[in-house]
Amino acid sequence: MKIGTLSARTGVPARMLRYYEDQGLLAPQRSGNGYRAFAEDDVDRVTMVRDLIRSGLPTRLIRIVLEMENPVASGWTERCTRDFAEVLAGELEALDARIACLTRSRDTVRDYLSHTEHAALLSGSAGR
Amino acid sequence: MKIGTLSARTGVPARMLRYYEDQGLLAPQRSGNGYRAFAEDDVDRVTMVRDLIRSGLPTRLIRIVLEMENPVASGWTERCTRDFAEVLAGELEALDARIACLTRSRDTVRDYLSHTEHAALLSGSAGR
DNA sequence: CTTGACCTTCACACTGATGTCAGACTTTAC
DNA sequence: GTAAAGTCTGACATCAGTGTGAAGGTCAAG
Repeated sequence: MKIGTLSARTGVPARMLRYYEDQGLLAPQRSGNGYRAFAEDDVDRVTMVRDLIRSGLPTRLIRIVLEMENPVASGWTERCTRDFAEVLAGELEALDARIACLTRSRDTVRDYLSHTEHAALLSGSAGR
Repeated sequence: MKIGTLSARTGVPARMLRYYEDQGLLAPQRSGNGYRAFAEDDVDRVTMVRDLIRSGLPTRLIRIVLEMENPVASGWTERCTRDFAEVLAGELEALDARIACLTRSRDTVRDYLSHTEHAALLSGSAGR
């Protein structure tokens, strides 16, 4: 699919899709005319990237996470140096901290909202 | 406590503590000499703010979340307009998306790490 | 064949979170 | 009392993520 279609389907501006490619988060084919040709899977990939960026992960890290999703294909697992593993472990702790903090904030917002007269706006995500 | 102490205890640079104050996330007293005098509670508050910022929440939103933590004191609950409640509900969904996405990424990293020879680096946060 | 919609690359501007430095004042230590 | 360390304000720089627009190529509809 072309960039406009992917943009429409994900809500992510075409500008950003090019940026993601530039950062090595997407690697669309190119059709003869030079247009980017995205795969169906890129829809999910793009929304994931967008959410991760919104969550404060730098593209540098997102690239790593994406590559880790099929470690075999990218020839990982083998050469994972001690240093790199330590970096990862550090990032892992940071991730946990963020998740905890975001969860707490979400609960705060939800609790607040549920105490107002607009509690009806609470959609799903009810109980955790 | 003075800014240097708070900085040391939270790991947040003094520069950022001043920035937080500027953004209305902290409101330290001032002692006679003009120095900021932070309260003990600010230690937790600051680490929370730092984590939320790292999680991509703009200070504008963090201010709201903080105020929501004691809605009565800030005289909320009463005048929570429909429009504002809708904004909140939207942010709530965005929060859920981020939490889901971060959780998934954390699991990816952890699974990966646990398959390497450096699995020992995995500290707590084990099961969930 | 022309028009309009969509694509390409490139560049500049903006914003929010940070780092850093300068100049002035306060406090602490010797 | 003097020197060092800490604090104040304020300005400027940087970096990542985004928005926006220019100049030109591609393609489908009329």
